[in-house]
Amino acid sequence: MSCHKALQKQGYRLTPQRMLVIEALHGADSHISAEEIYVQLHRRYPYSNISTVYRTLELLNRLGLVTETDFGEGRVRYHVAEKSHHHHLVCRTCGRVIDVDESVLSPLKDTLLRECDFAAELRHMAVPGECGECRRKGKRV
Amino acid sequence: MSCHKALQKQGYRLTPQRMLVIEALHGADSHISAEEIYVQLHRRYPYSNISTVYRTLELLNRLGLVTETDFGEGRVRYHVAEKSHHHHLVCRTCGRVIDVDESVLSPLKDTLLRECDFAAELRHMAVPGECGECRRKGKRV
DNA sequence: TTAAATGCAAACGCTTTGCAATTGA
DNA sequence: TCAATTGCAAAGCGTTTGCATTTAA
Repeated sequence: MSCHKALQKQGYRLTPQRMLVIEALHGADSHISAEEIYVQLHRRYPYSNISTVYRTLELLNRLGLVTETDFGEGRVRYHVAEKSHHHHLVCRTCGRVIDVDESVLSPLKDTLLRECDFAAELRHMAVPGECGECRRKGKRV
Repeated sequence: MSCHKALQKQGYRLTPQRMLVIEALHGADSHISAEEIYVQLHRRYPYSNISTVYRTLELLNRLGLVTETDFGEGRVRYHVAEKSHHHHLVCRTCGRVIDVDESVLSPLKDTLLRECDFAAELRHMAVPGECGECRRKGKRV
């Protein structure tokens, strides 16, 4: 189901601002920040405000339509939930981000549910560590 | 090796402020925030400053003596690295934190190293999700 | 003696909020 | 019509920074 329909169905208004935020999220080839969404929104709607972006993202996240991922940049990045749930290995030496399929974390998910009765929500996890290249270079400060 | 010795060994000065920050970290029964450390420091050293706490934590983290964990509270919490590396299941409905042993994540660590050539640093991961109790109550908004 | 570390105050960056004005349903 | 939503401006919050002063080694 599209974000638009999901919003309407639950009684939320479909404002132009919200539609443009959703459009920016869908158009992004990768995870996008609130600021980046605002730039796009502002281009088409000059009187719009970044607080609207934050309020919309908070709503979409609450409804499970977007996921938040913290890549350790001091800000959160957003991604539409219906897209694939890959994960990210973030090298803390060179900053490179390696994408891995959701399936890599599903054994963990199963273990946590079975052993801890905990339903982990592992969408777009950012896993810190060091990539092979940096490890071999021994660049680590 | 103690934090004190590690600092000295690498040529960093052992100031009273740093010693008190380290003491607060060791004395904490759980993960502690910069603010909480500062309160303790300030009690004993009224003219101390929170920027010193941040600078000390940044140093200790860089040297691998403490770990940072983000429990999704909008601030990072610190823990001395030499203590056990357990992980945390954070229920996003009731906020409860379930601690699990490091070993739960080691299969994942092995997989990432083998399949992705990536050395994950999984100390004090905070895994979001929902605990069994909340799931059964269906409290989810 | 002197580079490293601190205290202070101010700024920073992201995010949230109160409130009056606007608007989708 | 009218509650939901927005724009605006200001504040909130954790964190960082420039700089003069102090201090551990």
